[in-house]
Amino acid sequence: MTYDEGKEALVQAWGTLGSQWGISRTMSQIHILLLTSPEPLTTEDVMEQLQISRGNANMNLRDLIGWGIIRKVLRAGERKEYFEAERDVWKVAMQVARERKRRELEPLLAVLDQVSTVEGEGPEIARMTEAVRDLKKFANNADRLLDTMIKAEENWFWGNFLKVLR
Amino acid sequence: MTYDEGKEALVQAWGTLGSQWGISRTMSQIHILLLTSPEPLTTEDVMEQLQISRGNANMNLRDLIGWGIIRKVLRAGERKEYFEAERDVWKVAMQVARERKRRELEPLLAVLDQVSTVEGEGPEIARMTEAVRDLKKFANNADRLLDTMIKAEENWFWGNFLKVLR
DNA sequence: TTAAATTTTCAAAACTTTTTGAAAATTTAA
DNA sequence: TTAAATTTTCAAAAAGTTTTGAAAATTTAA
Repeated sequence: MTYDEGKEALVQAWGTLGSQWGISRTMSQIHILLLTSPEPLTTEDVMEQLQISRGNANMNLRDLIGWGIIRKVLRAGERKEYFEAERDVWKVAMQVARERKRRELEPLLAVLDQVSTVEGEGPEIARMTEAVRDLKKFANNADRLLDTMIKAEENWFWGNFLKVLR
Repeated sequence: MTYDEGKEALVQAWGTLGSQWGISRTMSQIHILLLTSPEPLTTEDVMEQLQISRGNANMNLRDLIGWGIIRKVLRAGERKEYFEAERDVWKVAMQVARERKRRELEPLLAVLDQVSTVEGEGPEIARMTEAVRDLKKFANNADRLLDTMIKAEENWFWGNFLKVLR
């Protein structure tokens, strides 16, 4: 396999994986492009390498910054903005976990709290209440587990335990 | 909040959450409908409650069975098929993890192995090789961590540790 | 068998998401 | 200032995904 074939395969595979997890194909592809680039890239570079429009490149680069997994790099004497990816895969995973928790888990918990105020009798209500209680328990545990992992770097036990995994 | 409002809110919230994770809205909605139903439901019930077509209901029920998170229930003397959801939320999560691992992590690892055979010199190849090595390390760890959790029930340490989370 | 009940299939339609590209806005060098 | 370079916006178009609904296939009761 040549370098170009390898790069193409990575961009494809990462784009596919992303879209299966609700991240747009292009966003994932820009991410792996930056992750495997030895130098920061400009919007133009990204447009050219992925053959996408300026608007698309710009929008997805901004979104990636919003997720906190790439950053702008300013170069002295250069007008253009360069972008580079966070290289620590563990940090990227934790950053994504943190964002998804905030954007998804927290709204879900709010709905579950709302729904648990339903009152009344009968098997329908009993079953719904039970299901909501279980989902809340699970969501709260996931929430806490994520917090623990996110804070692992500041935490001796988990910090050392998780080092094994990195 | 009334029972009907609660049910509606749950169906909406679960559908939205699912679609953010690459699971179709309808599939998630059928899942929560079965999860909160005191009795198994037929295809007709699902069609009526979610106001969807027969084809749609049938296809998504089959997919949910494929994910291993709902099952057919046959009732003596009844011709129709009934469906019920797995009630243990932890089991559902592990089942989804197992399937996603098989469907996504394993293909990704295959691509990474392929790409790591790229040879040559220069900063591009060096960076790509490095990135691929890190991704492999991460994917393998995620793979093993999932295996550990999936097997938690057969494993004393994790079994006891994880009981706290359930 | 036959035929009624039920489930499955799949091409076309509806809907959703992503992308384009050109115009507007912003930034900075001179 | 002015104007060139660069980034951002956004309506329309393209692409992708999901849904419909009617026909075909399958199952089972009689």
